[in-house]
Amino acid sequence: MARVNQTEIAILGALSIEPMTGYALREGIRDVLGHFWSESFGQIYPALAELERAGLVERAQGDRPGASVFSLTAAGLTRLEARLAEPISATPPRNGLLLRLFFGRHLGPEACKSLIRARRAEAEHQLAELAQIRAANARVPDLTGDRAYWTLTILAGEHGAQATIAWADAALAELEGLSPPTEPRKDHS
Amino acid sequence: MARVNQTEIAILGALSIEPMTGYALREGIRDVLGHFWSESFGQIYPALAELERAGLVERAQGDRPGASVFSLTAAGLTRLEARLAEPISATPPRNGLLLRLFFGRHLGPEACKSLIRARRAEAEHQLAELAQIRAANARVPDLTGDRAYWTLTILAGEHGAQATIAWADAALAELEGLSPPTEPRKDHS
DNA sequence: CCGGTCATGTAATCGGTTACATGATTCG
DNA sequence: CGAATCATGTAACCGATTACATGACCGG
Repeated sequence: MARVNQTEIAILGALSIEPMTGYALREGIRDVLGHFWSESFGQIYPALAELERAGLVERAQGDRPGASVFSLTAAGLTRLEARLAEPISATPPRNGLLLRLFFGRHLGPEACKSLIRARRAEAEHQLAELAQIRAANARVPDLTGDRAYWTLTILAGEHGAQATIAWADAALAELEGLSPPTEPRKDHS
Repeated sequence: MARVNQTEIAILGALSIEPMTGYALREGIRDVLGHFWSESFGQIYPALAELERAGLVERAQGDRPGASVFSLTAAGLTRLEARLAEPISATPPRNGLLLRLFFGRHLGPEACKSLIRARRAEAEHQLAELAQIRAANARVPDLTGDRAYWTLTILAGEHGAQATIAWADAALAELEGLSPPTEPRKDHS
């Protein structure tokens, strides 16, 4: 897996858009970067504490008692630029659906088809969500000059989801030929 | 991340095709499942030892001294079928390229374009590799009835790679408009 | 004989999730 | 007032990678 701490990039990047609390950071990452990134609280809070110690972010009192609003320091911005320029560490692939389909003979064609249909529905749902994100992206004023870059990630999600749908249809067609499972399941007359 | 040990599924599945050593297991997973799965030695050997203890695989003397050939037991096959039927645990998304592009304003359009071009070239290379795999899949006799299922995973890889290429072209076009970086880099004339 | 491949395994480490503990605030 | 939301953090655990240690065998 990624040798480098990419959580840092996500946090510094998010704070480069606007200062926020750890909680809001997680919400934002889930809602905005959700289709290509994720972070859990268990990562965010320790990471924020460490970034603060390193002087890359600053903690300010928030509205509510106990709430801290974090913002990027000048050093933090420099660090973000450096981290973004690092080579991308590719995550080793781990696709649970394809693993099951590869050994699909032991599942039978019908079970495989329903896995594929579920994946197709998921992609359809993703597409609908991306349309929402796309609309939101077009709506807000582009104060920071980020919009074009955000569009790239939306495009990626859309292309991926469309490819998944096309694949699912081709895969279902491919399985049409296989009526009787190689190993008939639960058919001990 | 996946709560369940999916390494077990990969190992049991591979051994359901033919018995082999831990080393061959890793080679096979890299070469055959490479475009959607990966395992390292540090996972495989401990996992094999545990599967042996649980009576799901059997160890036999291999050709060379010190080499063990593992094969699936009846209990192992039953376990494989059960594991395959489990719900798929989705891996939380973590796409390093999209993360960088989302914060691409800090990188500038040119750096982003070259990241995208690199990804495009990678997808093109993947497509070539998949053609090899597809040819190999068509060549070997389909003794076990696995071929149709294997085709599904190849199809998935091809659709994904093609989508990546199409996205890359759209993304490059999208970035064409942005000539001057929002933050001009190294241009302190 | 030497380097590459086949082969097995362990130790250190890490990135990340989950669950838990805690408490203030807001809203119906 | 009670439930949902906002908010911060810690501890346990685990899946996984990397690096290391070891050694036999094969081909040139």
